Amino acid sequence: MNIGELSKLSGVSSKMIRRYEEDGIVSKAKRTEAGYRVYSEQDIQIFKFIKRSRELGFSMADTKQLVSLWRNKSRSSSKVKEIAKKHVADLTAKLDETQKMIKQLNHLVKNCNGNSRPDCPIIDDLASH
Amino acid sequence: MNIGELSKLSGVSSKMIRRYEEDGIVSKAKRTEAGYRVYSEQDIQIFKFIKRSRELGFSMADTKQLVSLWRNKSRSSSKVKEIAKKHVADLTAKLDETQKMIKQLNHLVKNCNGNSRPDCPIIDDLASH
DNA sequence: CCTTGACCTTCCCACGTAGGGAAGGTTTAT
DNA sequence: ATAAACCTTCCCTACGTGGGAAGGTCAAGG
Repeated sequence: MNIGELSKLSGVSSKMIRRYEEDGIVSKAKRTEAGYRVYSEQDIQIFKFIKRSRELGFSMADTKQLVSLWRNKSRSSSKVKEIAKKHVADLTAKLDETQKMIKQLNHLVKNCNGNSRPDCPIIDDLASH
Repeated sequence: MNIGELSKLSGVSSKMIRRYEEDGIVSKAKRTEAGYRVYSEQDIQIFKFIKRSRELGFSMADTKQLVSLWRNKSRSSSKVKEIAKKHVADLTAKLDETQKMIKQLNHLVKNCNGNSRPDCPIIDDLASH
């Protein structure tokens, strides 16, 4: 199967399939004599795995490690758990910051008339902090 | 005042002060004969404004508009409110996504023993989705 | 006067993730 | 034979920020 079909079947764009190969997240694909990448059914699973990992917000680097751990049948689950826990912590920190921003902005928006006059607590906040 | 002092007083790095100028968020600074940028007390307020806008997560483009609205004494507050509301909506969408990711990951982490054996629901989830 | 060190300038490069598109080669179907 | 659909590599774009090189300028002290 060519890269286009793999892309359709895995849900990963051809661009990113090439990128993952370049970054060493997956091993280099075999090529036809003309240089076309050739894939097997197995590769669909690999790229679906990667897609799911990215959907859960894991970085490229984390994803690379997770793929490697997945392929290593004698892996320990502790390493996987460690990566996931660290990621949850990162996400939670980002969540808290976003929540703070939303809270502050909502307060400002609520107190802004949104009319044609220039008085605006949003601008005032930005100017006075 | 030179760019270094402005940076200290406003909390914006010299790099970014130049960047904001380049992007037209602030007007071009006057220069000494040697080409050094020269700033006044007023500029401290401008860059503090920008800093606060960025802290609240406004994009460069939004920040550019907000600075412009701030400087325009006959602005209407409705435009400002519109920008802020859009931004809150964007942040909220991101928040929801992050929350979903955390929820799913927490579930997986909880069910992972994290021992030296290879069975790991985190990996299983990635592989089966 | 000269050196030193701290400052400034512009320029290019990196990160991370993804896409756009150009220029060119291959395959398949009509 | 030719067109369409595919593939290849390469570079550029975005977002925001920082690193660092190469070189000019300024102020202090011997």
